[in-house]
Amino acid sequence: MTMSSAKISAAIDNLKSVGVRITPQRHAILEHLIQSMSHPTADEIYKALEGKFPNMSVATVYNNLRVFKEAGLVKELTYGDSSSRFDCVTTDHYHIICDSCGKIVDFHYPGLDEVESLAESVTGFDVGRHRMEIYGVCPDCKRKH
Amino acid sequence: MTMSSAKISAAIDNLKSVGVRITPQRHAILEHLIQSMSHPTADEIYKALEGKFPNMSVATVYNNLRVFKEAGLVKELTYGDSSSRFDCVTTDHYHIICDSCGKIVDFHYPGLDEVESLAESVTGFDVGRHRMEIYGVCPDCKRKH
DNA sequence: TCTTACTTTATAATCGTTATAATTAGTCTA
DNA sequence: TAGACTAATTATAACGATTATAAAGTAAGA
Repeated sequence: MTMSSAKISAAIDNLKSVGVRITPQRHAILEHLIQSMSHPTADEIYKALEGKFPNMSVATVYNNLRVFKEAGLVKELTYGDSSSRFDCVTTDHYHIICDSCGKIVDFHYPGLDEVESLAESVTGFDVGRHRMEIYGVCPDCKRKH
Repeated sequence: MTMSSAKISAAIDNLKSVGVRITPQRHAILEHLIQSMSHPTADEIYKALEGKFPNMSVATVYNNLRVFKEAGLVKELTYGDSSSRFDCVTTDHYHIICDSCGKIVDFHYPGLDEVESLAESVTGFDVGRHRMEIYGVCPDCKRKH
């Protein structure tokens, strides 16, 4: 059993356990998210699967990404650009994004708990979470310029 | 001379120095951004000024926000929700956002330089900048619930 | 099998933002 | 001040991502 098929089974069990029906479309979207190792947009997923599901509606992709999000399997990444990207939740990590080509690379760093607790004491908020992205130029683009 | 009128003059001088013409609309948008002390959307600015400029086009707001951004006077904040917000650049700071009412509060914290340099060495990127937002529930909303 | 709720599909609607073209206004020079 | 050039504004249409709607299909339980 491969690494990603184990992840897929685990995700499917997770969904089943909260009463989500596993349709062929859902399976395929999940599989694509896990195997692609990238952070695709809804439209990229839609296009990647149109060979297998010529009749699938783009709404199905959006609907199911929402279902996966609600189940905690997927995170929606919203950067400045036009469309959201979707990331399978594995372990917590940040992202570093190339200003030149848009590539997104995972970046592991211990959670910034001190920042959260300071923010809490300074602002009086109950802090729940934070997000951080780092921007720069990736090695490939550095080489090209 | 008030605090904000000094800021407005400084911003206008800045714009003039790079050859940007100061029109009444530009003055008003800038003034609103500086005086409102909030982080308005383009549409909020448009609505706030329609009393003074009944014929102003929404495109004018967008155009000028882009001009201000290019001059380094304004930052565009893109969160998950539908529309961008715009923030006058003063000193560097982060934002803390209420999950319940959407309020955005400035939060000063020393720049996370260590994170940037670690990211640089781990990923091979040339790091230029980062963004961080903290999410939680603001004191007002805590009281209400 | 019947029923019920869920899912997918096709399509239209929505909404923030951008592009276009025409008009207006500022600025420079003669 | 007139004339000419350029930039800015306006009105409007276009665009693209996402969401809503309604109809048709599908799974699962009684």
